Amino acid sequence: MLRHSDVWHALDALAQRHGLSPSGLARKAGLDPTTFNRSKRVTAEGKRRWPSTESIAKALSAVGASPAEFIGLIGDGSVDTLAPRLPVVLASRAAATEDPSFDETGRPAPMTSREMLFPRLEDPHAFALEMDGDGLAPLYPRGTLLIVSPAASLGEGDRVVVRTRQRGLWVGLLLRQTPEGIELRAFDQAADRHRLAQEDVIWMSRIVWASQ
DNA sequence: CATCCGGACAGCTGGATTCA
DNA sequence: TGAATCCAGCTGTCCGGATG
Repeated sequence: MLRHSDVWHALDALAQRHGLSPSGLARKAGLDPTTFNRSKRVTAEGKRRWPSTESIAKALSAVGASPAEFIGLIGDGSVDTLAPRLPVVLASRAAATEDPSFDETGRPAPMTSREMLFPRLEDPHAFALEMDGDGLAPLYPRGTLLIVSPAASLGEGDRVVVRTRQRGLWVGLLLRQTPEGIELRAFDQAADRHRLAQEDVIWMSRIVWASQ
């Protein structure tokens, strides 16, 4: 359930992330500087006031943030202190075989420029993969964020991201895992199986969450 | 000077009501 | 039933004052 405090915390976190105060964020968005003031969030009668979707859209536009990023900032009220910051890697970049975004263990390189908050995730090496094309549409259209956890256990039927030596990055359903290799099925092609040899697989991690 | 607070107000929206 | 009108509630803006 989306709570009043969650939305306001997310706006605070968005401002903080971009080095702004709530009033600074409102001004940058072309709104009145007091639009996001704490004193305006509850009326004198104790009634909750919600920011309009238009105001949120303007704020996101002002700092160049995506709606998915804003959703990622919505947590349990402790988002700005407890939620880990996950590096965000573009899918096209990650798919390049010479891509420097990951090390050999599947951990994102520290040079990744973008980050997002994601509450209640214990894996310190988790990262976000952002779809920047429609290659996985309609399941994962452009802009979808996949949260990938290298520490999560793997099993048949899991949605996984696989990095290979020969063909870059694969995203699909894990059908089978043997000492010789793995079998994957693409999301958009029910009958299409792909076998990947074990020596071709650099790392494989489970998708634990996807923005929709 | 930047930011925040609180009161007042304008404009908009949606629900309720009326009427043809 | 649908259009027109009224009205209450809500959000954003304006403004003056306080604070660090």
